[in-house]
Amino acid sequence: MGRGKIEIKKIENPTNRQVTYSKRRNGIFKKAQELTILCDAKVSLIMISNTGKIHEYISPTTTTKKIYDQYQKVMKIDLWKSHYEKMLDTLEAHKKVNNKLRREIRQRMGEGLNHLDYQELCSLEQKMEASVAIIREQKFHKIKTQTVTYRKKLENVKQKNGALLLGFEAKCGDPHYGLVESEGDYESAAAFANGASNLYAFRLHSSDHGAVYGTHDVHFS
Amino acid sequence: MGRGKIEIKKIENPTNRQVTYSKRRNGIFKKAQELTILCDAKVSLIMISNTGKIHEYISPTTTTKKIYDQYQKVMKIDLWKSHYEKMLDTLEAHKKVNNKLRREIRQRMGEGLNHLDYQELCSLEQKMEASVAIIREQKFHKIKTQTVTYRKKLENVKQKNGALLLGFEAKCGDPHYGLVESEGDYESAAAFANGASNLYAFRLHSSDHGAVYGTHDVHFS
DNA sequence: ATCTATTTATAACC
DNA sequence: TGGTTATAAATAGAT
Repeated sequence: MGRGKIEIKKIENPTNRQVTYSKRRNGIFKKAQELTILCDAKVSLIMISNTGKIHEYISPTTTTKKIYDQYQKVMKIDLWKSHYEKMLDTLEAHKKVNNKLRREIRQRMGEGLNHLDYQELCSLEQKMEASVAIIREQKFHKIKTQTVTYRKKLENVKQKNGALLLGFEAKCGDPHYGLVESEGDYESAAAFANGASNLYAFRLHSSDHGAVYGTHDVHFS
Repeated sequence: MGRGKIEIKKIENPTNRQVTYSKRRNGIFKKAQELTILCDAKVSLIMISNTGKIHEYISPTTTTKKIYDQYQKVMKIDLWKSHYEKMLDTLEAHKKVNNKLRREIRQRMGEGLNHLDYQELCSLEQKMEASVAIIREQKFHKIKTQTVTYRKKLENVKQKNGALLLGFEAKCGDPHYGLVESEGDYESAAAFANGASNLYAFRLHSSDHGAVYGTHDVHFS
């Protein structure tokens, strides 16, 4: 509908394509708005140009989120299926592993042993004994190293004490002795995760109809 | 553009409104499809009539989900949050619990004990000893009951043997003796979880352009 | 759903 | 982008 008929195929001239996009986009916006009013309908219209700009129309009586929630209610299955079901599977797998681990722990705590036979109980007891042995060893190791550490510290302090006493006696009357304490380190960390918002949005409310054209001229990659 | 000019305001006659909705809706679909092809754009168009019917157009090179993902990236709103992120949260929670359980098990097996202090090791050892005690008790209980069971079985078999010998001697020559074994029970369980899908969706692919009109005539409350 | 007089959108141009 | 205009397309009202 213009000076000449055009074939419906991609416009190769970029300037021309951009002009046509802009004009037709406005045409569709207008029609969407008219439909909203004439037929009391709700419309969500999102357009992304080949340069990545987003333009949207949303009927003034609703919001994009509302429309989408309604849409989801009906379409959910189709939209989410792959993602959703994968996630459900993962979730289920985790739950199973979780329960398995719980069962193992309970067994190792002495619960839920009824359905284990004699052999299994023997095996479990052995494993547990081995574990206890390791823990006991760790415990002894700990107490030993701790004792050694304390003894060393004690000797160290004793030595220092002696040295201080000697020094004190030698330098008695001299005011220039002192203790220098090392100062703590201060670190200042400032993290700025600053992405300049690339969103410039404006809305035009037509005064007589209350319809809304929302235009978001934003490039994104 | 018709036999007469119309004012852009709600059409009060319901039949008329429905007809206009249908005609104009197709008009917008066509324009959306043309825009997609002519300008290499991506369009998501969702319309909900005042009777609650959903109709949508989506450019064939994309999906409604993709469009809305891009949309929300730019708008920074949470169209999916309710569904998706809740699920992610659940998943994360499960993973955490999972790891916690794993850690506990490893400790009870004698691994990853390095960061436990002496007190904690003592406590762990005690708990383990208690558990081992329970397991050992269970083991003894099992072996005891097992022994008793075997002894009883043995006595039972001996008795039967004796009885059979007696009967055999008494009825020697009579061919009508025999053993009757009890038959096992068979159970058959069939579970059908059958929910009729209330979604009827169809898609019309226009042969010459590859564009798609997706129409989902579904009522929802 | 189909027809058609008329309105509306827009292609080509500036 | 914004405006003009000849023409194609959409559609209101009727069937």
